[in-house]
Amino acid sequence: MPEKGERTRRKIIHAALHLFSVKGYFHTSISDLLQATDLTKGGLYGHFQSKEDIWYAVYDEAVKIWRDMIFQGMRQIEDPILRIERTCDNVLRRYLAQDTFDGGCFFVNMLVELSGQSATMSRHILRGFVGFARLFQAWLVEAKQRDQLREGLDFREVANFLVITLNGAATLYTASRDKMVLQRTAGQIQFYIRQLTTN
Amino acid sequence: MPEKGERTRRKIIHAALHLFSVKGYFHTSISDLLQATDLTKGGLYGHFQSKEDIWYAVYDEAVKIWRDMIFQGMRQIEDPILRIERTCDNVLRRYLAQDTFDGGCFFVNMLVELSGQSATMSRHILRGFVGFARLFQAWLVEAKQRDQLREGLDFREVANFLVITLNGAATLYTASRDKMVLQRTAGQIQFYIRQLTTN
DNA sequence: ACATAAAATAAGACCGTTCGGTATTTTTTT
DNA sequence: AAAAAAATACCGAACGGTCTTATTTTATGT
Repeated sequence: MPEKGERTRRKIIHAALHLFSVKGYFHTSISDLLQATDLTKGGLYGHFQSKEDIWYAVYDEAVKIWRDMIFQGMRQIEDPILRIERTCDNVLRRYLAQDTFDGGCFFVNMLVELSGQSATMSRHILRGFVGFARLFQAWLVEAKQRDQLREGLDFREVANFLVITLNGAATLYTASRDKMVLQRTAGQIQFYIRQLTTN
Repeated sequence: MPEKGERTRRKIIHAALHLFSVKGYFHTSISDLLQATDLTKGGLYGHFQSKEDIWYAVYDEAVKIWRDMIFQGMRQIEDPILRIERTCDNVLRRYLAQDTFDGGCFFVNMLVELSGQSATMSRHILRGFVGFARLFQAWLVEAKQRDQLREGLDFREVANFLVITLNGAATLYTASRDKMVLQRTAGQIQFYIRQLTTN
């Protein structure tokens, strides 16, 4: 069983995750990767078949890290509305404000960059966002069953709106590096969510 | 007075505007531009000193087009809240839904792409967004003076939130090409704005 | 525990292509 | 004829990727 290989593979993925999120996918060259990993082309291409392959591995790793930051301790929260609030707060005040990936939100950055370039890759990211929205939607349904929400709400619309807002905040924070952007967004999201509830 | 020169200059700008917004700045090559304009390098570099110079000209043109779409007939609306609602609606249902630039929102796309690459260029775009937010803020102050808003609102926060939401919608629409994204966002923005008012 | 063969990993030279940009010459407007 | 615009050939550098060779880990037999 190889072990060294697994280590360098991880080293490549983490270096690429950092570079992709800071410089973008296309603007990160293979030689950037070589410099960051202290490898040569032979060493790198022994682990991955192509730059695109590296990206898919990086994406998976980014999702893992993101999930751990966002949903930490979420299971034990019974109130679904509180769960939504907490999750949004985690995205803004933890995942983004703590510069988990540098270069802002890996997913938003990649989505924009790849939208005009690779249909497959951007669809891959998009699926992730759709899944995130569906989670919010499920929580909203749960809240409705507990009579916590006002009448006439379109859950899908609300869930979509939350994801969109978080994405917008990520974009503006990345560009401005102004943490106030995140604070303000967190405040308004909370206000918005409160308007959805009955009390 | 040269005239032909002005015409080809405009041709270059419009071809570049289209290509930049669809393929991105870096992913649009000079030869892409040559192909789109039926020029050769000599012809093109006679009008602009560099690719970056083209970008600044394109940016100005994009702003003009955007402004015309967003603020059309806005002067004659007295109610500042209605003005805000209309503007957001114009961004979503006109500027974005009618695919003004193809490739989604030129400004958001550029902001994300250039954030990790060119500090000057991304600051340039950012200033535009800040100005947009300030306009909302001024309208909110106006609304407050007319006693249309509830107490305890942070206008800067609200203005920021609106801009962020529009940006997020642009991102997701560009990637998904699903017009429902715009519809839903428009619905929730309207809901949100209504919650800010007194009645 | 240790030598050794096999397998995994890395090195480094090389490929064709494309990149943004320049300099000079030719053509077309004024 | 003067000036503006466009064509053409060319530059060095960087791109992603391949291929062959060398080195280092790992598993195995004793």
